[in-house]
Amino acid sequence: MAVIALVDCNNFYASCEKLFDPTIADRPIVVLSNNDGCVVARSAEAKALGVPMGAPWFQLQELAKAHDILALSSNYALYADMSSRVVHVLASFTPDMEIYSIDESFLSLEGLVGTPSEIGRQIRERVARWVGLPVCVGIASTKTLAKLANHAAKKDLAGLDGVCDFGALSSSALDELFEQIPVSEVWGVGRRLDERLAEMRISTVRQLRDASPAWIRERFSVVLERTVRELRGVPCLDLEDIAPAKQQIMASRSFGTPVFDLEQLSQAVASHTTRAAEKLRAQQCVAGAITVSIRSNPFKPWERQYNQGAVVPLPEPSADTRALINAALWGLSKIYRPGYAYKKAGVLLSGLEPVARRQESLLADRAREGRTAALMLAMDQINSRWGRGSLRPLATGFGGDWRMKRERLSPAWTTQWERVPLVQAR
DNA sequence: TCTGGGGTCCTAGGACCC
DNA sequence: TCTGGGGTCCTAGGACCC
Repeated sequence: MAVIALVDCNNFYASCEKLFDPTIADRPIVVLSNNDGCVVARSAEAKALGVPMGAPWFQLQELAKAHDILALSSNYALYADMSSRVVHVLASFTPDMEIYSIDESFLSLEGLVGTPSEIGRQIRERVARWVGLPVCVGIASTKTLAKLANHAAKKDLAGLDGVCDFGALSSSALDELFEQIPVSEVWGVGRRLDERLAEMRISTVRQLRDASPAWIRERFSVVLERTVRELRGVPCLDLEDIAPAKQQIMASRSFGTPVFDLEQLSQAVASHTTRAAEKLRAQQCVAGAITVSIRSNPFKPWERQYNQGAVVPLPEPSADTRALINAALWGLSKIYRPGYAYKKAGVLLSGLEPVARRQESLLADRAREGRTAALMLAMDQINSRWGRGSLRPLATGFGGDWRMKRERLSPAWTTQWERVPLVQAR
């Protein structure tokens, strides 16, 4: 039987911020989304104060003032770096792992020395010692159960001290535990499914696990059926140790302040296209089409609303930032309407295929393609060495209201030499 | 004043083909 | 007067995840 561990960092973004600033160790802190919009992470203290996940920060001013809550802009350079450090530590246990998100990884514990619980405790200790971040470990025979075990460990539902191995519990103990956990905690059950399940008197994990898979498939979907089977210990989801190439690549942002004119929208779209094209080349692919979209602010329904996108097929699949920008700006000119307060723009690359397997056009100009590839490579290398955006297309412009607000940003402690903390020993 | 961004999978329905 | 069935591909929309 498979033994799968899910390792999940506790309050990841908030923990990263606290790690480098001891003065806020015990303070309630929250990390905000782009443009300092809503709460995307909360420290334990902030959770205890009842700060809800996803709440707009401006609605929390009174609570924040009353309890001295510190809000920080999200510092993705820091989180990405800390994430890769955690992954390195986990890889010291086994190469058989799936990096599921910035703060979660699945590990196969099969064949490792020690009981699963012991290994779980070692993982916790090693990450704490080598990186400084707290993690919880959930262990079970399927991914869905491992996620649930992790939840149990986090909530400390059985005096577990951060590690929960379902395999070490008796079936009656598991039954009891599953009766306590609401079905909405199950991986794959979101708000809508939770509502529909409630109508059918399924509100606990135990009730979902004990429902008939065939009946669930009939009433819901094959997806939820798999969830039920996984809850019963039948693996339906594989550990994906090799990350599959993305099928689409998106780059979009809300604006710092509303934008009205085509010029600024064009800069934003060119900028997002540049970023998307970098990601495209990083996975060695070309795109067949680019979708450009713009929209006004749906949170202001009293203002005139506009939300439009355009798919622009490329004459031939490409990863050339210049060709992609041309296509995107052409699409933008087709959908742009004056008179609206635009709040967001984005691009989506689709029809991706590996460069190596690309359909050669009969009209292909090999020499020109070679020069393009060399130019893109040089640009990517310069930006990798000197920082994103050091060399970029003129179309992305300078400054502009559309750029995002990050007024509460912590320093890049680990990714800029001048910000690396100094430690003195005596 | 102020409400994130980037993905996946599945299903239904239409176009088209033989 | 009578007008099939099965398959593929594509797209849009809905659900989910972190």
